[in-house]
Amino acid sequence: MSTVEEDSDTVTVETVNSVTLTQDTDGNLILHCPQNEADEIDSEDSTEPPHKRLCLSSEDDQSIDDSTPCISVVALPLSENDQSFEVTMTATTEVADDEITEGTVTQIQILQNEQLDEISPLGNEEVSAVSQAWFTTKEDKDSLTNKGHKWKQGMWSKEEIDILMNNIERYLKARGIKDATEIIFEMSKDERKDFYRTIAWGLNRPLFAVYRRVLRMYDDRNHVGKYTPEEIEKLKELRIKHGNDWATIGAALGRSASSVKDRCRLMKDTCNTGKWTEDEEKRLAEVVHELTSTEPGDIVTQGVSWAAVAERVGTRSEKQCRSKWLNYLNWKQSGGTEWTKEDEINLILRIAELDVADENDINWDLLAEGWSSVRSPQWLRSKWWTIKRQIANHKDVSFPASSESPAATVDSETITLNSGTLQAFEILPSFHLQPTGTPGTYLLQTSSSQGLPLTLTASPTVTLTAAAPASPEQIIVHALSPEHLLNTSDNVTVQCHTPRVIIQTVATEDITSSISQAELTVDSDIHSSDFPEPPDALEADTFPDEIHQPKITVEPSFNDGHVSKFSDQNSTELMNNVMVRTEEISDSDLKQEEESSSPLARAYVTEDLESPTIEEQVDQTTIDDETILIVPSPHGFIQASDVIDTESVLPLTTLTDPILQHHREESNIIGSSLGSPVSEDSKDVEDLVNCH
DNA sequence: TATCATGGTAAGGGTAATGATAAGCC
DNA sequence: AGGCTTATCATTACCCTTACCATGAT
Repeated sequence: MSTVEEDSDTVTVETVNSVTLTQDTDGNLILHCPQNEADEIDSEDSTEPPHKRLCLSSEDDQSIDDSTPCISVVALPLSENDQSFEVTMTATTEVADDEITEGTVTQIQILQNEQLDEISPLGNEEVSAVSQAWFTTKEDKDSLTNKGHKWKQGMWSKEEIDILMNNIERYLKARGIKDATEIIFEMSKDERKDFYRTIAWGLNRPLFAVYRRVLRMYDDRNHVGKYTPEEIEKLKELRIKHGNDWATIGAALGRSASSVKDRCRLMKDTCNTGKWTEDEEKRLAEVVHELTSTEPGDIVTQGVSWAAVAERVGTRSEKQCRSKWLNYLNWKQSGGTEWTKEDEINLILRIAELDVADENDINWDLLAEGWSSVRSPQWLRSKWWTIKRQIANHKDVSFPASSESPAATVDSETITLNSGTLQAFEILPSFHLQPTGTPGTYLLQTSSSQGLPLTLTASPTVTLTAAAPASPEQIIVHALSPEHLLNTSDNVTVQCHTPRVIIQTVATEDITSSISQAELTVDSDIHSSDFPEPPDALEADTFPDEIHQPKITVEPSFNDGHVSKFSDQNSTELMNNVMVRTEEISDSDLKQEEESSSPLARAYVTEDLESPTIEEQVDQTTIDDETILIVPSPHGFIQASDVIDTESVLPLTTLTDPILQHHREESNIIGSSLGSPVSEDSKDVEDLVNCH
C-alpha cells in the first residue's frame, strides 16, 4: 500500500498498489497503476480491472472547504495483456502545475505497468531496474535479462520522446528552471543530481540511453546540417592539430563532438568517390571474405569489421564499403535475382502477416532468408522504408500494434504504392478494424447505410469470397445487396477465410480506366461452407452503442503462403486475396454521383489483364486469399466521418448474371489486351449502367 | 582499499534522408 | 534529340550501442 498525496493540498489518493501519476497535454492527471501481483498470476480470465480498489480521501477532514480540489476518477483498463490500468483524474479546481513538486512526484511515481515488477513497499526507491540503472556492460545486461527484464532498443518512438519531453517539462517546472540546457550543460553533477533518473520515468530504456538522447536533443551544436567545404578544410586542419580530441575540434567548429567524429570517419585522404571500379569491387569482395573466413558466393551480412575492410580496400571509407557490399556486391556475387513488383507486394504481405506490434520487432534477417532478390536484410529494410515513404502521410501512420489501444492500431495503417501494381494498401480508419476477444479476429465496422460488396452466405454469417484476379492490377468483383445486410441484422458478422484484408485506395480515373477495358469476373463463393460460426463475442452486443451500424467481422486465417508461393509461380496465385478497396473521389464527384444516379461508374469489376479466359479465373478461386472490396470515399480512404450513402455503392444486385453473362461473352476479346494500361473506351461502364 | 554509483569518451555499426546519375518513356 | 520521370547507386548527417574510463561516495 502506498500513499500518494498532493503535498500542497488536502487530497490524498490511496490505492492498494503503487501508482504513477503523470499529466497529459490537456492537463489531465493520469494515474497509472499496476495490478496487484497477487491477482495477476496467469489470470487471463480475471478480467476484472482493479479500479474498484481506488479510493480518494481527504487527508484532513476538517480542512475540506471550497478550495479543496474535487477530483473525479475514471479507471481505464488498458488491455487484456496489461494487467495495469490507467486512471484519468480531472480536478475541478485548478491544481497549479508547480504545486506538483518534484518531491511529490517522487512519491507518486512508483511504478508503471507490468515491466516495473519490483514493487517497493515504500514507493520511492525502485522505479524500474531498467530505466533507473546506468548499465552498458554485457554483464549488467545479462544480469538484468536473467532477472526477466526487457527493455527497448533502437530508434526512439514518438511516444517515447513525448514521455521524455513531458518528464523534462515537469522537472523544469518543479524547479522553476526555464531552460533544460542549464541543467544539462551548466550545472554540476551534484546540482543536477537525479535529473536523468527523474526524467527516465516511464521509459523502458537504460538510463544511459536516456542520457545520450537528452544530450543530443539539447545540444544546439547538433543538427547543424551539411558541412561546407570551408568547414571540411578547417576540420582537416583541426584533426591534424588535435587528433581524436573530438570535443575540442567540435568546440572550434561549433559542432558537437560526435558530429565532427562522424564527419571525420567519412573523410579519408585516399578515398575515391563515385562509381566503383571493377578492381575496387574485386578488392572489397576479397577482403570481406578473407576477414570473415567465408567463400565467394557466401552471403555475408553481419560480423564484418568495416573499419578493417576499409583499411584493406584502401580507396574507400568504411561506410562506402559497407554500403557497396550490403546493397550490391554480396547479392551480385551470390547470384541474386532482380527485385520485381511481385517481390514488392510480397514484402508488404509478409510484413502484414508478421503481425508485429512494432516495426522494430521485424526480424529482417529472417524475412530476407532465402529470398534471392533481396540484397541483404539491411537493404530489405530500406526497401520497406522506401515503399512507406511513397505515401504522403507515412509519418502520421503508426505501425499496427496488436495489443495496445485496439481501435487506434490496426485501423491506422496505410501503405500506398504509386507503382502500377497496388495503388494503395491500407486498413481504413473508418472501418474500425478492431481486435475482438479472439486473437486474429477483428470487427470491421462500417457506416450504417454502407453496402459493402460482400457475398452473403448463411445468415447471420456473411462470407467474404473472392473471384480470382490474375494480377495485382485486377480488381475483383464483389458486391453485397444492402438489403441483405440490413435485413439480416444490424450486426452482420462476416467471416473471412483469407490471410488478411487489404483495403485499397484507387483514384477515380484509375478505376474508370480499369472498367473501360475490364472484363467481369464471376462472383464465386465456393468456400462459403468452410467457415466456422463466429464467436458469440462478435454478436450484436459488441458495440452496444452502435447497434444500428452494420458490423462485419473479418477473421483472417493466416496461412503459410510465403515467398515461394509468390515469387516464382504463376502470378495468378499472387493476388488471390481479399481486399477492401476504396475509391478516391472528390466531393463534387460524389455530388454528381447522386445527381446522375450512376453508381455503376464505380462498379466492382475485375480487370483481367493476364488470364485469357473467364473460366480459368473461376477455377482459380479455389485459392482465395484476398478479396478486393470497393467502397467510395472522397478521401481515397473511408474516414469515420464519411457519410457513405447506399447509392454511391454498387449493390450486389447489379452484378447478377446478366452483366456477368454479358462480360463472359466479351471476355475472350478483352482478355487479350494484356497489360494495356488505359483505354479510352468506356463501353463497359456504359454497359454496366445500362444494365443497372 | 574495494566497490558502487554516476557520468563521461571513443569507436564503430547502423539508419534515414538526400544527391547524383542512369535508364526508360513520350 | 530533348525533356521529363523513375529507379538505382552513392553519400552523409545523425542515431544508437558497446566498451571502457574517471571520479567521488560509501
